Amino acid sequence: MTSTENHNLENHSSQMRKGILEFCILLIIRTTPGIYAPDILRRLKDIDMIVVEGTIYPLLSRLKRENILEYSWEESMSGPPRKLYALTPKGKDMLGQLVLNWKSLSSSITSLLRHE
Amino acid sequence: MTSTENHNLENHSSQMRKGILEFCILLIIRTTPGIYAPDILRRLKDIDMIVVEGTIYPLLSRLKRENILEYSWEESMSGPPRKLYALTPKGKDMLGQLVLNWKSLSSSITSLLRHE
DNA sequence: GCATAGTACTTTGTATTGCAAGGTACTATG
DNA sequence: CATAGTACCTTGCAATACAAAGTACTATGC
Repeated sequence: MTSTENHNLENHSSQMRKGILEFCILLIIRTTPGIYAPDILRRLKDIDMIVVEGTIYPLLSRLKRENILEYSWEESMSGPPRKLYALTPKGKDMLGQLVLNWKSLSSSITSLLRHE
Repeated sequence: MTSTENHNLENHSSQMRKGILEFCILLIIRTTPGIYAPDILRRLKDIDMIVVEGTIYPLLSRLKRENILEYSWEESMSGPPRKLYALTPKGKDMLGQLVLNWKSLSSSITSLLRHE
């Protein structure tokens, strides 16, 4: 495999994630309110979504700025304080809508897959 | 609803599509080899994926350049000639991989949704 | 007290993607 | 020849994900 082809494959894999990433993060936070960034990264890794800090921190900041997420501080025994994230009411509404979008998209793709 | 909030909603809806778009286009072409761009746009619209020309033409060109798609020309009675797209063998391999990725992602999200 | 390592969060620069808007070129119609 | 319809392409912009480097807090070893 050439380095170009390798780059293409990585590129396509990462493209598949785009947009879905934010959706997954919101789902994880809804499932586990009070979670902090490193644990979100671990949960994403568990579902084969490798994401790095430089991706997730600006995303969490933006969602906070947009009043979709809120956080509280927690002192840590082993390092700097942690930001514990939870959905705001607006975030819950938005996630509800995203879930509907996901189900619609997922069902359309399933129907395209039926032609395999 | 303020214009800012409206912008956010549109933004989030469009983000949900990112990356999935290429996957859907490849699925559509596999289902209907010899399809041309305006018909791909119509099929995307049918599954609630509104996409514009300025998005799809550069994407198709890139996939051609990467040897994932190929096309042949067809004369048209009612305008300029059309590019009829089909998957190359490499494109079929890649789509097969993307389908596996999709199934894995989809099953992970389904499991996150179970906590609703 | 001070250097080191580990943890948590942040910032900067770059590449890629999708979109809006506008452009080129072909055909049919009046 | 002008207009409308169709098909394809290009340009400039905003948003996202990443790599890499930076800041700041705590615990440990000396």
